[in-house]
Amino acid sequence: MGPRAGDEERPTLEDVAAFAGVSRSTASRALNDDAYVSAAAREKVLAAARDLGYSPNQAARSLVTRRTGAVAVVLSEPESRLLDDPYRAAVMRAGYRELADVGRQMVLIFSDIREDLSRTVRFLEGGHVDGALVFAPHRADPLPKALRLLRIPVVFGGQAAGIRRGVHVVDFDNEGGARLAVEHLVAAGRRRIATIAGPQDQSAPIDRLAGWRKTLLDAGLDPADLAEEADFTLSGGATAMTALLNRHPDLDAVFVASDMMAVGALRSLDAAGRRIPDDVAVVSFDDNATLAPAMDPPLTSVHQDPREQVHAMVETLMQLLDDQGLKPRQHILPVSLAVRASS
Amino acid sequence: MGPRAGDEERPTLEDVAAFAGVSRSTASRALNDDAYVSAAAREKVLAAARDLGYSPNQAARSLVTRRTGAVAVVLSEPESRLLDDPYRAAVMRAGYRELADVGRQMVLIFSDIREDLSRTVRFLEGGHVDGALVFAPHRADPLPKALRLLRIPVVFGGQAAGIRRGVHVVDFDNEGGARLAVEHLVAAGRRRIATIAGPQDQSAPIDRLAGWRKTLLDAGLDPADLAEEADFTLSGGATAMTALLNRHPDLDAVFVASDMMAVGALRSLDAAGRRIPDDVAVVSFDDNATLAPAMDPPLTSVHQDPREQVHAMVETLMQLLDDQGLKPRQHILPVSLAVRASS
DNA sequence: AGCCCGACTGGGAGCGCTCCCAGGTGTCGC
DNA sequence: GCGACACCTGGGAGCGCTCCCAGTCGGGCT
Repeated sequence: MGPRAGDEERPTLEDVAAFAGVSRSTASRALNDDAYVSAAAREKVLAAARDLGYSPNQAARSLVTRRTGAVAVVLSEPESRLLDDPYRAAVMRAGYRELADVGRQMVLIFSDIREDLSRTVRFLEGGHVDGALVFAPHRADPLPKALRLLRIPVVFGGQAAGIRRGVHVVDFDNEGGARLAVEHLVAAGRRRIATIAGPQDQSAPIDRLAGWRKTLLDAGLDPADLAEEADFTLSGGATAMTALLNRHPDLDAVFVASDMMAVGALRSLDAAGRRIPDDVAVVSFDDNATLAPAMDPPLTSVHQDPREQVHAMVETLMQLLDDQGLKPRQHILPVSLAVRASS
Repeated sequence: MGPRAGDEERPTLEDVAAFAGVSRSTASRALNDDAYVSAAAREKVLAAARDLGYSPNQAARSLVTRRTGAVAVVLSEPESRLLDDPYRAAVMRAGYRELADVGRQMVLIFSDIREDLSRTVRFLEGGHVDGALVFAPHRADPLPKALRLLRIPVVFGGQAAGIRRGVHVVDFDNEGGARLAVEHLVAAGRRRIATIAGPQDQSAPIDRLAGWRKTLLDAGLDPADLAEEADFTLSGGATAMTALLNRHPDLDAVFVASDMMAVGALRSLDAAGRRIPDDVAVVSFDDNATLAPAMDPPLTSVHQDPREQVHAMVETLMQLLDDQGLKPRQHILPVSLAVRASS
């Protein structure tokens, strides 16, 4: 094929060394600021690298170090959800930032359920990345089980489908958050406290529903028939709220398992002529920074910070990277209640 | 440091070859389904690879092939914008899909303006990726200029800040889209057609504003004082709409430069007691799949498909990858008007 | 019979880097 | 005065792969 035009001969470490008048080893040491390089040599090498426009070949480097400097962030969720899920968007941002802070590059992977997961596994196996942060909220998702066999460290964000031991997990206290929300409503004198639950094929919504139920029972209230399941979307929330109002026109509060669904619930309540919080108090979950405070009225919401979760996950992964023997643990992050005008 | 626990000795090609009883070369040929391998040998190698759980070391491979199989998607935008910009979310999805379709891995890079762009450049230089798709809508963004010097092929999505030649660009026909929108309003008999423009430090909104202005002039209408600039957010759109209504209570149509701003405009119009489309017709831009049809009334919007744009960008990049000599060109994608009840 | 050519195989070289080891200096302590 | 030891340097080996080249073999042609 012959030498291509535009192939501009990338300088190698050897070139830099020759230009600086030192050996390859010394050049390498200078660039990786190793000890045992004289100031003069370091200076010359750095200047040479700058002049030649040198940048190290990562493939060569990681071939010998067995480190790529990259970490995968795997989002396993059906197409539709990701596009308008602000929490996932925040996770991507946070992942990028937190990994950059520890000098790692994020490689985003979308792994839909209906898709072949073998490609994802093959990629993670292929030595492209040093480790993976995995978000796979669906219980039926085969991904987590497949990833257990991986030769790279994996940290899960949220419970890993069906697997309770032997994996590293950083999750929020979903049940505790629901408890906070409901206790807040009980303390405010509410007695008919309904809930709009999220999809019950995912761990987080299951735990939130359980927290709602237990707290009601603890307070001597009856949860029977006061729960409606929806799909985390705005319209799903609206539909569920309407159904609840039809069944229980006397309800005086609702705990909604996500901000987005709460927006829908607000619309239904509004359409039904209910005043918030006078007639019906609303508390939601997520406390999305752009959504919750912007509503009318602003939403009281259980606060969970994606950045905090990702930070803990990165921290765990970094530990794993230099100590394979680390014991798997479930790291449960506390949540708090951001009280606003809706309750 | 000694051999680590859990270091499980990844099998190499050599191991597979030995296991299969052939040479390294033959094993390599079988796995890369090269010609000139006997069916028997291929069979044995494939079986061996399966049994040993072999997966090729990408670093070693790309060291010699000088290909990584990865492509960067660079999003250069301030933090806040990305979180709730549905168009960007769609771009990420589309990027992942389109690249996967050509057997490439997407590496997402967020490159904020205020951040050091040197890290981004260093990464792209470092041989981590074979090429880059860059979205840098801000005219003042220094990134595009920095990327020109890169030794890897780059394709821009939307006009590249200040650079008009020597770069590959895939853009939508923003001015043409605005023209479509305004002509539609004119044809419907509207005469006081205002606009809510996007930030005028970006190419796309500039072109949309220009299209609005020119079309009005062509129709013999006066654009003076009928434009208001906003920041692409919902609340920005609402504020701008209110300002326009105050200045021109008699306006009978508005062309809004994005769906999100149109949602805000709808609220302001509603609050001001204007009926849509009876009193004021609304046409927006983007035709976001989840937003535009879901509004009340559903929004007439200029349709642009992120997937189409990304597809064209990937196509161009692939051509670039096996033919460096390809002439830079501006690829302008047509847009259409999705007419709905708001106009 | 000789020969050529296509099908297939194995070994060597080398991609660009890091790490190890052998060596060369200078400084200190006994 | 000479080992001990820090500081610094250069060369060799080798990471795991692909590619090139020199082979071997068998069948069809002259």
